[in-house]
Amino acid sequence: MTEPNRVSRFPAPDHQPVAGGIAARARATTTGGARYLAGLNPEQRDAVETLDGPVLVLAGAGTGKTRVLTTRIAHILSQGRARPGEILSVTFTNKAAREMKTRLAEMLGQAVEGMPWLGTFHAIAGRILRSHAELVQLKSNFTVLDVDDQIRLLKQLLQAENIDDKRWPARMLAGLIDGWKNRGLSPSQVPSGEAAVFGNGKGGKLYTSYQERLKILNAADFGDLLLENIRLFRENPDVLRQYQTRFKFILVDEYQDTNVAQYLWLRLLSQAPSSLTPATSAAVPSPLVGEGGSVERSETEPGEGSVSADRDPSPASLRSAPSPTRGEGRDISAATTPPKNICCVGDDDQSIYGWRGAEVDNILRFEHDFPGAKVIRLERNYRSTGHILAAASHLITHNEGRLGKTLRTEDVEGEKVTVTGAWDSEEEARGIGEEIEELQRKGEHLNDIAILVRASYQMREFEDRFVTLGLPYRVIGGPRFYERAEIRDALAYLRVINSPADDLAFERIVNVPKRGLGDAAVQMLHDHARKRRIPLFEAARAVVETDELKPKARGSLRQLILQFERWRAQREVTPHTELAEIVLDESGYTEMWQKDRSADAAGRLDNLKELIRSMEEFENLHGFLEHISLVMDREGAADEEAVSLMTLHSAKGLEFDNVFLPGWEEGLFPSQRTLDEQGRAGLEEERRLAHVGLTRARRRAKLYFATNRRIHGTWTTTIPSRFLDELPADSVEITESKGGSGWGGAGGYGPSRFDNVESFGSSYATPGWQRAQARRPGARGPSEGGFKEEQSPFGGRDPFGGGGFGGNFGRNKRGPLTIEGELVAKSTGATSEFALDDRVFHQKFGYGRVVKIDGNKLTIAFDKAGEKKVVDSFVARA
DNA sequence: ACCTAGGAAGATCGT
DNA sequence: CTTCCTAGGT
Repeated sequence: MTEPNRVSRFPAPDHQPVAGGIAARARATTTGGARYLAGLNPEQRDAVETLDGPVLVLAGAGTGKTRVLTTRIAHILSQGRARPGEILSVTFTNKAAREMKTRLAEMLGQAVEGMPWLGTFHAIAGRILRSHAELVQLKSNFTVLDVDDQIRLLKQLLQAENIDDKRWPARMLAGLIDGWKNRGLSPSQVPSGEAAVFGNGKGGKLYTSYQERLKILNAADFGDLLLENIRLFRENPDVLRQYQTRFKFILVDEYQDTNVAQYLWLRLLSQAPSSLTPATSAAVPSPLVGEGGSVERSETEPGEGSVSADRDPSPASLRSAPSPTRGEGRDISAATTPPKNICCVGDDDQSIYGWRGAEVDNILRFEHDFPGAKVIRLERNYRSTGHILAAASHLITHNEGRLGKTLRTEDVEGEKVTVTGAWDSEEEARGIGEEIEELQRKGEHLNDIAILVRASYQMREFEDRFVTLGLPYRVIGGPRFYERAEIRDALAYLRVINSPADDLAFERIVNVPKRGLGDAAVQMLHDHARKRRIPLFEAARAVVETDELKPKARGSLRQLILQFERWRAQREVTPHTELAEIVLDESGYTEMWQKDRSADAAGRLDNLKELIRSMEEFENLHGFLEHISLVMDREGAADEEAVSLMTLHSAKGLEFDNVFLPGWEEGLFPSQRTLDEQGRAGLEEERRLAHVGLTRARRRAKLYFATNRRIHGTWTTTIPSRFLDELPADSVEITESKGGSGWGGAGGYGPSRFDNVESFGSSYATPGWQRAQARRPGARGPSEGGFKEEQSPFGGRDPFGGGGFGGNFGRNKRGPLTIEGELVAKSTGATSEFALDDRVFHQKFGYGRVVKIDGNKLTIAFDKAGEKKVVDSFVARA
């Protein structure tokens, strides 16, 4: 977020004594008055300067939230109120954490290595957990499992329990367990009614055994990072006190997104450190569950100013309606010890993580949880022009249960928000592609353009389109680098080296590459391991000494064990990047892909190289593994000009001059699933998501909806999102799609703007449509590429772009047609003049090699740009 | 033990 | 249209 009123950077004076760390530098920059405070508006300044006691900053979109946070840190440091290591500053995403670090660096004139406790909830909780791992039955090198590992593990448990994983999918159980963990519930605290809903009452038992398994595997999942941290603090008051003492100031970003576990964690840390009386500390590990089976927070506070209240065994209702009497009884500020300086920043209108357990309630109840809190509202928006802000504000007023803020701007009205209808998702992509090119012609930078989608599968269509256009784009948070098979394999090797008990990793690679250790062999290792309660690796070590395995299998298993032992030894003396190379090499993993003749093998090898390159930034193997398990994102070259493509969720906190918002259709946005599962609350969350989307835009917001969209591979007719109707008419303009003809010449939109969409459905009775229906099952033409020319009703030109992927269906029912650009017309048809392995050149992507041919669409492995799909007419033989 | 074909089932959002 | 899983063949 870069508000126009942002402070200019002020580098540290050259001649300052460097003796101090950041604090010294920060102080040095404030000669006389605090210069960093200039340019803040009164509310922002208040939020920065109110250092003592709890503060809640309600910061609407674009009101300078991040700026307040970073300036506040600078202020704390420059006032000498705390050293960098005494400030705990938590965010939700790594992106946000990075952003804060960068901004702080700008402000203080240096890199901020000295802020060790600035990071995501999970990273920081994980870090604390690691330094006291033994206290929660883990070792400090424990593995953080990702969702895939989690599910595989649960599958094993389901099998062991003889539960049909068709009826009771592991995915579902994973969801339940996650939910419990988000609410801070350990297995014994899960309300029995809830635990029973899975697997004929075995849910609770499975949760228990899952946790046991995790301990044996020396592993923790995401939820554990917080949950186990909480347990650590509860069971070890001395450890807790250590952190309470350390953190003089706590700052929390996006407070509206905290879940119960995070809330509890913050709550524990924000107690003033104290001479906890033995009695109080004894009361700490109280259960979280009240009789009603609901989460009970009040019992968990060992705050000392309120000893009597805390001991009160009745499940007090901190939860629902704030009860003033209880609240005052627990009033921390009444204690002799001053309350902790905690500052939470958030916006209830941007709470979009309810599905992940976030409790908007946390922010709504802040004043109650932290009595005496000062609440500051930031309502001046420095980002968007008038119409955009009006649209966003008006939309969000349809929600109930808000704290209520009114964003205002002093900016010009600017352009109206546009709403454009497209026939189908392909046309939508085409229309947006054209608009982008037009913006580009007007001199807009691609970096200032973003497309924000509701679900990631919407991205593909845009990618295809942009590749065809040769328009550079960047997917943010897209197909995850670390989720690729080859990367996960490589990581599995490293994990086994790092943590020998990591069975999941061991199992993953024990027969990759093929070593003749198939299901039978693995099964027997499992039996062995289970019987003796030892990790698979240990079991393997024992088994090779016996003759239970066939000689061949036994030999290769022994070989593998020896290799791992050697690698572990080498770890001490070899740099970790080098070690990784050695491992991939000696294990035969690299070779496996080298021998592979399939198209993507080369790309995979590149990815492996990329992986090793990315390891360089880390001090050691352990640090690297820690990073990837939490970060999971790849920091690409961000300097190049490119359109950004991402989900609405990952767009939170970002801003762009031009924002495209496709897919505003019922069912997709708001998402049907959310509506089904969460009802009205879900709808409100979707609406907040829409609000977030609109408020990302500085100058242009362009909404799109398509009348037809492919869901699960079949075309479905959709109706425009209700959110479109909730926009203020004065700030919105309806435009024609530039990507095609609009819909069958159905001229303007009626007064109610979208009503005629439904009537449009009547065209489905037309003969053309029925023909299309009839043809659908086997709609493929005689030759692979799709329709032969004479079959096409469009005289051989394909107005739908792209030689026949996607929309065979649909092309028959279109009304009058506008043939779009030469781009499409150039597509020659079914056969390509290129052959596999041809060396080619592309205007945008440079040199490359053809790895796959599909009609006139080629998949090319470019030397620089990686693997892309392009239409053959855009490349030439090199 | 490994490979392949074929069928069935399934899909937000992300630390 | 995908991915995942199973069954059957080698």
